[in-house]
Amino acid sequence: MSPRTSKQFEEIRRNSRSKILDAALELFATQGFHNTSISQIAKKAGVAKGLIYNYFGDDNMGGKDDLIHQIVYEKMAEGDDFMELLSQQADAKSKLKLIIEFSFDFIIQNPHQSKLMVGLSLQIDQFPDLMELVKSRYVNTLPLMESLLREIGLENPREEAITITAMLDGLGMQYIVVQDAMNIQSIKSFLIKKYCS
Amino acid sequence: MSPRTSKQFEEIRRNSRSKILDAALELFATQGFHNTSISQIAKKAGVAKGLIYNYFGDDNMGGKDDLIHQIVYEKMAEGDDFMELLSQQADAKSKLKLIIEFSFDFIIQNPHQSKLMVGLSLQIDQFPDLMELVKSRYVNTLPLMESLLREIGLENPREEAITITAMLDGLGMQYIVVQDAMNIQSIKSFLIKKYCS
Amino acid sequence: MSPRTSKQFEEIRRNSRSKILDAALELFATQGFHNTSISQIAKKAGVAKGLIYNYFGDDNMGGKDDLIHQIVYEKMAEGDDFMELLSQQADAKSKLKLIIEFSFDFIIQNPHQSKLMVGLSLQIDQFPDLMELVKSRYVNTLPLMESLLREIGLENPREEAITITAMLDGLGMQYIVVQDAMNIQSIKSFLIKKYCS
Amino acid sequence: MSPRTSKQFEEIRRNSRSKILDAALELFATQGFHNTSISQIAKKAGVAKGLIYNYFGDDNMGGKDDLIHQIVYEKMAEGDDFMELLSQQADAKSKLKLIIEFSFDFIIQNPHQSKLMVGLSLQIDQFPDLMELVKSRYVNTLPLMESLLREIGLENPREEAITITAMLDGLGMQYIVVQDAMNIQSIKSFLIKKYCS
DNA sequence: AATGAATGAGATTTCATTCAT
DNA sequence: GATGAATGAAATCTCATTCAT
Repeated sequence: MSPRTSKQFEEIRRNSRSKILDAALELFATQGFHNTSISQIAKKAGVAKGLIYNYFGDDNMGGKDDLIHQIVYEKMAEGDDFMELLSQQADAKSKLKLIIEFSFDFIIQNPHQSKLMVGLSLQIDQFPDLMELVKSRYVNTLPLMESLLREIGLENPREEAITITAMLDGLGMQYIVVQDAMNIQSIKSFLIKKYCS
Repeated sequence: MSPRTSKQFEEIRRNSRSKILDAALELFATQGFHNTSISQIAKKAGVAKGLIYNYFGDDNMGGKDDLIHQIVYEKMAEGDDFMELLSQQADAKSKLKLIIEFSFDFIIQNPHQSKLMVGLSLQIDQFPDLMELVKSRYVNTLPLMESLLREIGLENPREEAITITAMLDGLGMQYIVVQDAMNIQSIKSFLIKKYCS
Repeated sequence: MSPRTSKQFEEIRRNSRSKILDAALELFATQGFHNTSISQIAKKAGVAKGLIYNYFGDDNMGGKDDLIHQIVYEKMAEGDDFMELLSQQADAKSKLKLIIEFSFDFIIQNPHQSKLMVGLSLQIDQFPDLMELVKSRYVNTLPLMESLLREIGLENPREEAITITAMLDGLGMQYIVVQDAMNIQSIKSFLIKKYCS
Repeated sequence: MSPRTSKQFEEIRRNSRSKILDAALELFATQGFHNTSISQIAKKAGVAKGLIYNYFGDDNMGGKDDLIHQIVYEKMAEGDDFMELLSQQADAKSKLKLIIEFSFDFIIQNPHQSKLMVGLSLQIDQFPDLMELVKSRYVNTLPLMESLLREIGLENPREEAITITAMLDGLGMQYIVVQDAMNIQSIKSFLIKKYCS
């Protein structure tokens, strides 16, 4: 019975933390942040309520608030990989194709996370820290899209960029809401054909 | 003196009920349903907490649940006027123009209501009665849009209908979220020129 | 359209007051005092809530408390008629017979009032004014019963008086509780035969 | 340190639950169910209000309703021991003696519980689950009493059974109400002498 | 690191009572 | 004499958070 090594402890910690984050993400997304209790998260994660406060919450922020922040920052970081990938594409059409594909695939593969982000966007006043993240995403994406469309040769690149971006958002939202009622793959193909060929 | 006439009482009731509904709509929209308390609503409406339970809530439904239902059903009914107006338009392009204009104008003039509806759509499982309303709106709008686009002569009317609908939704959402950051009128003009001329 | 005479007003008052008292008696008896709301009473009486406060309640006592007091004092007074009648009986056996009959008949004819009195007796600490009434009834009845039984020639008139009184109370309570499950008339006959012949 | 063992938790739970039940029993009995607040119970039990909802109340039943049910079912079960004891008595007179003694002793030793049961009996419509319990007690006791009295040789065992049962109930009620005003021990002796010798 | 009993602030809800008409 | 909308204190109940082990 030797004491656990610090590596083992680290492993245990990562595991518990991850279980809690996953449970919270799903519940926040499906039920809403304010309608999800710590008890529910603990139950779904299979841990005791108290443990959540071992991992989340500090002097400035309660456990629940910290949870949603950690979820957002952790998950948002994944977006960076995409930017990396995007910069490797040679021409505008390939880049646009990648953006469209990524928009669809991300939502299909991460429905909870997508739903949560949309939900949070709507109530952004209550999570001021998140405001910056969301606005910056909007502000960064738009010029990129605009320059791609200009390269491709569209007539009103500024307005087209706005509407295409909105369309992708709108499709995502519809998928989130009615999901089973739409054939998302066929729409994806349609858009790629329309804009990237 | 003699008691008030029933007409007087009715007037008083309509007035109070309306104050409460308006306050609730704004708070639900800006703060979210589960994050808004009856106390807050009462304070904003300028009435006592208890009065809200004179008007909302019954055996099956708490005061808050009843409030959101009444808001949705009451406000949704207003959509019917639009359908009436739409049927009076002569040709497909006029109809499409009206749809686009209405989409924009409604959101601009009723930002709270729009925001609330989007928020509710995202958590539709918790308000099963509302599910029907939202899905029916989606299911009804799409075929109409498709037939208009076919009349106009677009090549893939089905897919175009889906994407245009999504685009309008997406623009609405962006307006709701970043509002001041976009010139919505110029987008509106752009879309009308693009699709209706 | 001459103004109403004071006699007419008096009549109207008596009528409204009576409707309220009757409704309150029934509801207090069946649901309990603390579990009955003024709204329920008003509804059952067919009057507006506010009217109850025209008739009941003063500086010392809220409307609800006054209601129960008035009910008790008003209804208790009816017992006096019985005492009058009792004093007219010639011999002990006739008197005893009358007591037994009255015990049964009163409960059968006034189940609500009986139920209410038993219920109040159990929580007498909360209605101190009523304590006196109940205790005095108990204290007065017992010696009377004892002297009757002594006259008749029973061996332990004191103990028999207590047990017979208790028996009548107990039968009343059983009738109140299980009502349909007992043949009260046959018990009544049995007791009269046993003690008065 | 390491968390408590489940045995320790169980012990803690039993203890807290018991404190709450005892406090509630006493308050319900002395003040009435609807006139006793959760706050009062918590204060008397020496626990926080919220804790009561850890132990009582579920989806179908509020905390207070669950409390009264648990009290009744838990305390009623104690009656079974008596039935066991009764079956061990050899002859009818011994059994009858035991019943009479138990009736008195139970009330003397458990005045709160007795009072509560009588009070609940009177408002049985509001606690439908308890109806069965009370009726079954009445229905079971009567035939037993009847057969004992027949064995002893009384002439109208059916009617005597009803009246004796009622008498015991009535005495119990009188003891509950006026308590100090009666010498209950002497009545008990009187009855045993009268019926069991 | 982990447990879950306990707390208490704050939410929802009820209802006796008041008051303008 | 009568009405019922309005109030607010107090009840019921929820849940984020703490803490002893």
